[in-house]
Amino acid sequence: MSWRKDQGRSERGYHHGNLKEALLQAALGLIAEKGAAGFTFADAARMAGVSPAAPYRHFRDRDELLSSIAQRGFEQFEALLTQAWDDGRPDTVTAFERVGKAYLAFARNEPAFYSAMFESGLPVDANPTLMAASERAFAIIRAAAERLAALAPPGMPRPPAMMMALHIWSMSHGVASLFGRGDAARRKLPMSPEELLEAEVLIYLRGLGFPTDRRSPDQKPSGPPPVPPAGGGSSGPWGTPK
Amino acid sequence: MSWRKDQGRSERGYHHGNLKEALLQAALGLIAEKGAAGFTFADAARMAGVSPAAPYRHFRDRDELLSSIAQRGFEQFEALLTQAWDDGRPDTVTAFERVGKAYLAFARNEPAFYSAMFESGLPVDANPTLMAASERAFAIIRAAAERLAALAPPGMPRPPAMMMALHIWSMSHGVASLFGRGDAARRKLPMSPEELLEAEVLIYLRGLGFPTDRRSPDQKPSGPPPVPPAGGGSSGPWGTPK
DNA sequence: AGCTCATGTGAAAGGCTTTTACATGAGCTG
DNA sequence: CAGCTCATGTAAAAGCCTTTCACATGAGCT
Repeated sequence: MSWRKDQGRSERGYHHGNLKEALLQAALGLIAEKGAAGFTFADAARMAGVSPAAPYRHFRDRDELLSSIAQRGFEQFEALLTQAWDDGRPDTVTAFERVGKAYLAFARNEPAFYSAMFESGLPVDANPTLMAASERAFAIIRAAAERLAALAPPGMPRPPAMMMALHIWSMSHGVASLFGRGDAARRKLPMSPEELLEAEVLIYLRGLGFPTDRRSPDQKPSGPPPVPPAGGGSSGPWGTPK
Repeated sequence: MSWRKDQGRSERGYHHGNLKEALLQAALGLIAEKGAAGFTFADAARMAGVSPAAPYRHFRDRDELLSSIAQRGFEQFEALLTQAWDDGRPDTVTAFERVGKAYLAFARNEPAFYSAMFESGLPVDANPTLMAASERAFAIIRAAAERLAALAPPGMPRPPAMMMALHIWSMSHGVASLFGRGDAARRKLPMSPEELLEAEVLIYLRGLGFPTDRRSPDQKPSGPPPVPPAGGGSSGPWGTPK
């Protein structure tokens, strides 16, 4: 370790040396464990080994700590989505689906961030910095939708990319919120959240006239709007029909 | 008024007479105003004009009050959805869309209930009564999906009703959570949440092969899977394309 | 009238948040 | 290296919340 005083717990002098970061980490753990509401400023201080007043040297109040976490969360979220999108490689639809999975993965793997970002009741739109971070994350989805919209079959009215992005966002968010978390509020599902979302998105894209039976190369189809063959192949958005 | 002691505020003897209800109402107001997290047991007591200890005669603790509200919320939610569904009248698709709108309306008009139900961090699945109420509400969506699935065009693999229900639920929930609340965490939208959701559902249904250009009578279409005319009429899921 | 039990009250213990005055010591200055 | 200064911690205290406990009231029944 490179830090002078091991942040963990060891003896430290009067000054912590890395308190701000230690508090963020502690809060992250506490939120993951007990929810954004259950998290306590005092607890974080205790965990970092400082007095209850110390955190006020680094955060105006409890809410500002929460905002910092949400901020960092949006940044990591953006990074994750960017990576998942991978500029649409190897093909737009595949990459698009990967973004959806990444959304779910984030909700599941980073419950503390997710809580702070979406469930803490923070007035996101009241904090410009936060708002901006949130919008940068959404911009990834937006960009992906843009690319997808450009592939829309020519025979049909072109869907507005912004609308598509909002639709995809709401699907992902809905699935993540309702079914994608650790244990709280979980309902029993006949399929995994990932499968559920994938099917949902595929059906939606098909509704827009996209060919979704199997990954297709990124070139505009020339024929009329593709509709799945009436014969009912097993390649649809859901498993083998019962 | 039929109550002996006006619940409102007037002089009351040692006993309140209707404290449990008064507390629920007070809590509802407080939650609507300051969020589920900001709501305080003591505040509710104060608002009802009793000592801070009085509520404990009616609720084991703060969480039980919250659960009661969530419970009641699910019941009202179920009633609202039932009414919106209206057993599929006048036609399945119209009624289905009405259910989606009802979902959004509930989120907007009953923020306190919505908060308690979905954002309070309550372990819904830990409380059988709550869980049951939640499932009864979902059952409405499930039933509607069932009816819709039965109308699926014969030429295509029939979508599992449960899956459809989960999809619709997640769309509604996603839109409501992200865009449908009073002011917190609101993003700017190019359209109303209602329009957004309606378009989303229509596109989704079209992806399943349903005729959605305009309301159609509830009879299985006889021809091949209907696809919107390539001519791009103005009757699609989104307004006039730019 | 008298009893009894549900429903309220007051007080107190224990936490959390936030502020304020004061303590430390890390890092710069000369 | 001595000294200064300012960021970073601490202790203490005020104020609010939650929860519990012993005790008070009075509504409803006998």
